[in-house]
Amino acid sequence: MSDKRKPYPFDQFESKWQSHWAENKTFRTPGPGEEGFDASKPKYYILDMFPYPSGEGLHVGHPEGYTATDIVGRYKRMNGFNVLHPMGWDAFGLPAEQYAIKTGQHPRITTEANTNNFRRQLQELGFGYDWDREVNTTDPKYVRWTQWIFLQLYNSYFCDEDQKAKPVSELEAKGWSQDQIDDVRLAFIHEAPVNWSPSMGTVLANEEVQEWKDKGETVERRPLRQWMLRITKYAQRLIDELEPLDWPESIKALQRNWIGRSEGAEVVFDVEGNDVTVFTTRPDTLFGATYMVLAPEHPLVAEITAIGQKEAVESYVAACASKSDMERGLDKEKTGVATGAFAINPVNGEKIPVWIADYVMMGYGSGAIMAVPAHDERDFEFAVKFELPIVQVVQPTGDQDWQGYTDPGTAINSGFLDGLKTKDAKKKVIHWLGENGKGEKKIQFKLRDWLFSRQRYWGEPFPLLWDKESGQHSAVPESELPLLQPEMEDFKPTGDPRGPLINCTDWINYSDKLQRETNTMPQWAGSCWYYLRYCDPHNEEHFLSPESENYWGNSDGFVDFYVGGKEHAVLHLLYSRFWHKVLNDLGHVKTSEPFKRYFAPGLIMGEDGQKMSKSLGNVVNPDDVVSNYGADALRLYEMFMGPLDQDKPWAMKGVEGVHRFLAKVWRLAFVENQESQWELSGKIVAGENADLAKITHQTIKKVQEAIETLRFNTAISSMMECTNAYTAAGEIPRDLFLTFLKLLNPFAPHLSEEINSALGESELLSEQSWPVLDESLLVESEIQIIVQVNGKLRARLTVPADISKEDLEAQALADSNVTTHTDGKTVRKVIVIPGKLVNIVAN
RNA sequence: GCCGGCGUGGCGGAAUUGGUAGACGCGCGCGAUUCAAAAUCGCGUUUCCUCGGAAGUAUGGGUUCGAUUCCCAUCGCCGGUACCA
Repeated sequence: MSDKRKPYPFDQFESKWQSHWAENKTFRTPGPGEEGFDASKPKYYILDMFPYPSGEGLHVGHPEGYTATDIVGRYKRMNGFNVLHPMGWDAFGLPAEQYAIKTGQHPRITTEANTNNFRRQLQELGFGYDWDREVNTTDPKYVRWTQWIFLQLYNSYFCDEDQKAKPVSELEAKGWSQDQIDDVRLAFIHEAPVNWSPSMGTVLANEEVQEWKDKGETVERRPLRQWMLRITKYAQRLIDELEPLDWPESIKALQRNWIGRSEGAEVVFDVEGNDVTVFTTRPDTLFGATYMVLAPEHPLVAEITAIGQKEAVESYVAACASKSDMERGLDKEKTGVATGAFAINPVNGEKIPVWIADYVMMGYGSGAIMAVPAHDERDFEFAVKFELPIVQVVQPTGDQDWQGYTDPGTAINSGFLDGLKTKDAKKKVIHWLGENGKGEKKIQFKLRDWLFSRQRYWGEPFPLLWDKESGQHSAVPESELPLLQPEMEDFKPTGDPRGPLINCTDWINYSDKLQRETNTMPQWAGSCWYYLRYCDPHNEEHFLSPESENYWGNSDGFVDFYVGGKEHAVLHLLYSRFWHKVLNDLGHVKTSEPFKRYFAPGLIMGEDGQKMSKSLGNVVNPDDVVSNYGADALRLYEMFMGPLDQDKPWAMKGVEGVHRFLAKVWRLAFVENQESQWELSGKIVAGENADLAKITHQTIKKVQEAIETLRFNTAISSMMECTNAYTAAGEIPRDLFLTFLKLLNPFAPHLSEEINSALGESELLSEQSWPVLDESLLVESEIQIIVQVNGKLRARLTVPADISKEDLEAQALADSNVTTHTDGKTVRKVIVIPGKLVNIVAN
């Protein structure tokens, strides 16, 4: 658009209102103990996922969810709620560190510049945040409490009987040794093959691997000693407690899938004098186990391998070790080697060969399986290739081939299980295994413990110390928090898995005997609990005061409404739930779930229908849209594009459309004079207009229903209809127009406040209460009735609203448009739906 | 493969206890205004047609007086996950 005249002068008032809101702290929300706090008001905590303040600035995807929450927040405020709607910065992160390495600037400097830019952009969109509650994960005052929460985890263990975390001090009191306690802490050190990224010089959590690979980073498996969090202890609760939450079913499914619960049994096989446990979901097929497979990394492999197979086994193990996970996954062709050892099947005493093969993963179950080739696809494929016996033990229900049949059926060739349905056979064999000490029922999860340490500079250091002599670890005293990373010139990845801090000898050496842990926490640490800090952001005594916790939380999920991208379905959302449960178990919060209701906005695609990316050149910059069309137009367009949860392409023509609508509203109140000045139009008058009153109240109804159900696109279309009616009317009663401005206010706050104030109203719209719907205005005296013959529309009747069924039927049958289609036919049936239609069945 | 979601005009999309399919916006066409243009306002815009109608919500069936809506099957697209035993 050229910079000549604008259809309405948004550039002359948008920043004015933004300053007004900021200076008057219009959206300040006092909490318990603060001046102006009104405990009698119901609270509503509505939360956006806080952004990572990247150097690129805001993406048009950000204002999508942010506008939605802003609308709901402003609406709730106008409905008398004490609305907590904060914003902050997830500011630790690799890009800042990488940028710092490249430019030599400290990440704190770039992070500050980026957050300033983001804050400016958000303020220019007119969001009603309480900026007094802004948090920043890199702020030492915040880091202090992130580290404090980590120590809560470090100092806790999971009590299996009570299914909750408890302080390890209870174990100390029972006389447990330091080593025993270290084995059960929720934060523990563990040596295992982890995801190491040579290109980034750090390890990654399972959940993050794909994301970074997509960005072109390399990731490989490498055994390292790392800090882990024992999230697996919460697997069952993370599934169960998901159920009652008001989240999209698809996101719940994603989490359930990731946690991956399977019911089955553990069965113990004797392998050359060793007990080898396998996990199976089909214990009913135990009689059909014709061989066993161990993962190549299984600890028993070397010990049981027969002398003659030693060479073959060793070279196979070596080949697997050199393969990355990716190569292993790509290679679908089954490979494996016999160990020469045999296992004894506990149910029938049969000797079956033991193989190793890379289709069995060390990381799942026990890293060993019983192979039932007749009823498992993978085992079947393997058995065919290596000519191993295939024994049928399940009779299919239909006439399918039993080979490779994996569905439930009836047990055969299975001794004491013969004739039992799969379900009953499972129960019976599990019972038998229990009685004979050969196994038991077992629930297995795919979820792994959370790899929590990173080899980075720009993250929270672990507040932990190592004893140089004993190798024992211990916590830094709470009084020494926050523990900040030392100032360093060079924090390039060294390839040393201890991370860049290892080079800072002064910092590492805590005392003669003790030295600091040099790893740092992942970015997720800060985002795991930020929603709690918003409730009490300046507290120096507690991470969250009990009074604030008590006021802002709910009993069934802390935050009332959480909005943010579904890319965090198995990352942030899972981690937060885990931390929240630990804090709950330890008595720091009263809820066991952080987010009562959650909603994920859809992706905004480029104008070409593809995902926005620099390389495609289809990125839309919110700043450009704001300068060309205004903040209100951007807000309104993003809400008008379509259903909030749907992916949808950007269309600049659509922005122009809503911009025209806003200009239309503007021109109801203003008219442009000869000198191109906007002056009051005189169309807003004292008086009444029944038709406009009706459509205004219809609009109240539609808009409030639409906000409650997040259908903002239909809210906007109904306001457009109302505006069209106003435009056609010429003169508009002032009361109605002011009411309309209140409806528009959450969507287009600048324009609505400007008009409201220009009309001489002194009170801000956003501080007024929501209009009250007068249902009586919606009652129609005459209504239109549809008349169908055999389901086809034939006539429309205008009748009194209170017409009787009989009269309506008679009038419909007599209508000439109807009789043309009923003449010569017999009327078989007449369906009358009062107020809607009449359907005549005739043939 | 498995899990989840989605298929409606030229385009974004409306329409839910099953009851006028296509609201609203974009685009396009016509008209008003204008010296002219932009902007603005008004009218029209699913398709076909013999202008009376006929067909139509991915495809095929079913339930119903009546289906975009409910049920079954098929096809297509998107997201997640993947040798998880």
